[in-house]
Amino acid sequence: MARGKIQIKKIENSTNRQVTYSKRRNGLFKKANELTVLCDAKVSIIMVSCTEKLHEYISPSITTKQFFDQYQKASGIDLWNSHYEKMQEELRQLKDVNTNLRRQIRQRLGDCLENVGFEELLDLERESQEAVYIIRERKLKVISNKLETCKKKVRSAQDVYKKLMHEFDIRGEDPQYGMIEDAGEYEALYGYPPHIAAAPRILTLRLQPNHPNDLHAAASDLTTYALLG
Amino acid sequence: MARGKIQIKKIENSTNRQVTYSKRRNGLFKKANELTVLCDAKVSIIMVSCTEKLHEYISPSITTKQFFDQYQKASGIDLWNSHYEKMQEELRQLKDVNTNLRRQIRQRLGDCLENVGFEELLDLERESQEAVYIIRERKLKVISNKLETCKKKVRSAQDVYKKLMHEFDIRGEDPQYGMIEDAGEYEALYGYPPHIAAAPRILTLRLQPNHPNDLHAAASDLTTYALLG
DNA sequence: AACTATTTATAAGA
DNA sequence: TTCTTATAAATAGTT
Repeated sequence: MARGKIQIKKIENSTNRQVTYSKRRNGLFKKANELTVLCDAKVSIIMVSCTEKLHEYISPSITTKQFFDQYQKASGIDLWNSHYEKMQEELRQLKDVNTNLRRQIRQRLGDCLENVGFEELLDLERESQEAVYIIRERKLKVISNKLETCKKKVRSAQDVYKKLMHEFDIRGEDPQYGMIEDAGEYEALYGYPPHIAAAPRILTLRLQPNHPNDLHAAASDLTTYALLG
Repeated sequence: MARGKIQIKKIENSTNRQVTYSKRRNGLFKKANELTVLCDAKVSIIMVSCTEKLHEYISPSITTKQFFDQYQKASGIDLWNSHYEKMQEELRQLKDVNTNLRRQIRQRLGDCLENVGFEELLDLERESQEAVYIIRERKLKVISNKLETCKKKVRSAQDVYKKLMHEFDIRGEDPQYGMIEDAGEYEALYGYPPHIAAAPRILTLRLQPNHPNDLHAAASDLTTYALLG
């Protein structure tokens, strides 16, 4: 556009092309900036040279990302597809694995055995039977542990009871005084104030773990113990 | 730039601003296009006017989407984060579920029972035991089905054998002729040429399903049959 | 990178 | 919006 008109077609001389690219890029960015200021607009320019070098102009007060979000919103084109196709594939595979695992579990529960081969049936049976033995063993272990704990608690309770009775004998009067003094410890141990817990028959009958949530476990525990005993 | 120099600052008259926006936008796009052609470059321009209208220029031979992908690749900026954070969360959850399912399976195999509560242990034991019964039942069903199939095959083989013997008696000479005639049907049925299959003792001994893969199943099958018989 | 002749873009007006 | 046109700005080719 100076010193002679040029044809708008690819510049064959690569040095020349590179120079022109640089000059015109600056020109373009300058114009873009003027437009931004004059018209209060937002402009994003991204350029890739034939040597794959990337240059960009972006209006101040906006990020390229915001720009793309805005573009996407306005155009309705989902630009990110290529990017999350991989993730969707991964999701699909995970879901498959999931379905498979669920099926396995159902088979181990005796469901969905229609299409299971004979060999697999044999494996399933053997594994399940072995599992029953192992689980049973584990159960007995847990029971014996709980039993041990209970025994300890009983012994401890008996000790406290004896100690109290002893104190009671020594003071010989106003029993409430001594009991209130130890109330904190008592309640922490059994969840009952001492005038209830201290009665030995009630104490042993109501003996139970501290956690309310564990009520069932304790019940089963004792039930099983009763059966075993 | 003509009929008087202007200051590069926001044009306050909105009509004027709109006109300038339009004119300069065209100019910018024209320049961008020239650059594209002259320098064999790729250019993307996206503009948002102060009235939130969107305009874009994109070099021919490339889509905006491709452009963004390329931009992202070259800039190393992950523009899609906001978009796929949700997916990543979903992925994470699926993986968790997966881990859980695997743990369940291991527990049903008797592994990892250390942190299983007593109630759960009882459930596991009961379910596994029930599963064993169901699987065993299913196994017997499969066995009886296979048995039935075997019996049918034996009967069918015996029929063919009788028919052959009958034909053999009628012809009374050159037995090879008649047998070769029926070879195709024979091999299809038993996988052995008639001169082997036709010998009744060998036939019954070697009787087995057509699928080579089923050898094991058949073996177990027959073993079980022997045990049951 | 700087110069400059010339082309191109465009501000203001119609 | 488009056209016109005087003038500012951009830039091709040169140094």
